[in-house]
Amino acid sequence: MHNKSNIYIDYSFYIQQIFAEINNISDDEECKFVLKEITLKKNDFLLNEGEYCKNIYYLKSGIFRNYYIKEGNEIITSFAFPSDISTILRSILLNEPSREYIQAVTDCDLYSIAIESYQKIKSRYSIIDKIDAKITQLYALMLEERLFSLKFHTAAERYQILLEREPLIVKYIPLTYIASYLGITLETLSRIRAQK
Amino acid sequence: MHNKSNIYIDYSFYIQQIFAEINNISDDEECKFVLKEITLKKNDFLLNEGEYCKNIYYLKSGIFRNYYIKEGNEIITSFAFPSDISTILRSILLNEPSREYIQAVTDCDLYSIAIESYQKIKSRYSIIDKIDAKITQLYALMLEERLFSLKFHTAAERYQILLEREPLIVKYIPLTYIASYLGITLETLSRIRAQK
DNA sequence: CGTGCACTTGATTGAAGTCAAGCGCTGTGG
DNA sequence: CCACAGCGCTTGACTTCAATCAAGTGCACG
Repeated sequence: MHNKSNIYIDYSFYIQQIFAEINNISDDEECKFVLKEITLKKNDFLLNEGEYCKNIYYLKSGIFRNYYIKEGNEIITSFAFPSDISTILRSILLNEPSREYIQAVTDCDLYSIAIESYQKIKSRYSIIDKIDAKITQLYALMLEERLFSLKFHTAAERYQILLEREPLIVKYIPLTYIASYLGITLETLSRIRAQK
Repeated sequence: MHNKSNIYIDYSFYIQQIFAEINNISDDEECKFVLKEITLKKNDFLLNEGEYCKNIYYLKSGIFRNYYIKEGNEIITSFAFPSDISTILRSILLNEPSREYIQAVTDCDLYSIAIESYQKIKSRYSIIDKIDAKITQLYALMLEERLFSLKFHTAAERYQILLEREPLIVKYIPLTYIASYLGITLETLSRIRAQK
């Protein structure tokens, strides 16, 4: 039905390497500030529209969603699942306020990586810099794959891919959210599900 | 009508830095193999579907397009304009054959950066590695912006953005290509243009 | 001069959106 | 304990807008 795609990338291998390196060099003061473990309740916000994104989030368990509001409607741009990374690149790289919200769809456990400290650490320890460069490459790959998929696959196919990625977890996402993510209406998605 | 967006990023600043660094260290044998200047005639191919992408292309003048074929139809995924970078990340990072063609839409002047040599150079000169990391970040940002734009803007708005980016150059692109890029039919694009 | 290509315009079709109602839970209060 | 309000999802009828099909125009080039 559809090509194998890299719309979803498991970053855990590289993230764990970075965490391990940070632990190794724990005599560096800055390391205390880099990593924070966070738990969120369903519907809690990680970031509001208009805020400056100061962190990269690495999701251990749960789901969050990115969305913006246009003409009063919530439009979901992406979900994050366990072992995904979520952040607002535009806000971080251009130092601009976010256009999007990041919100917990279910209860979540995650790591928050503070950009400012992280950047200091990276500049001091080139091994971390190297791993980080690899993660950025994979992140770019994932984005390119999503762009490709958006053109290549129909909404029905992309629903199928989503189901295959996280068959169990998707059950916890309201249909409205999934429809918004796919760019179709609730009703159309319901009809897609019906015919099978 | 639409938010300022970073769908198109000018990489020339960083690319020139990298070229300058490469010139500085020209005693390194590898440098000879990294950069190649290429000129293409309209409709020449830089990469065919099924080939392994071994280069990153930096466009000096002209336009090229990325497209794939689905059910006999050419579907354009992106254009590259002067100062753009074009490559097939998936092919490079995962060492897979390309699903896409890269083809010159007009006569083009470009630099071809040979990945293999480039990677060696990067590992030897950390300054180049640093600039490259920055380029990768910007590349990821650009992709994220395109994804956002695809949801946020209508086809008509995205046509407008394309026109604003390259008002002169877009004239050389057949309407069929632009329609394919926007994900609409030739006829619909013609009607969009008519009403104004 | 005529053939082909790029684009436009018009008429018809079809798929997804909209509007509206209904079903089956769950949870709360009389 | 039942009643019913609310939510998440489904289903149906109707509408809308882009795709499709089909001509037609203008221009470029041999």
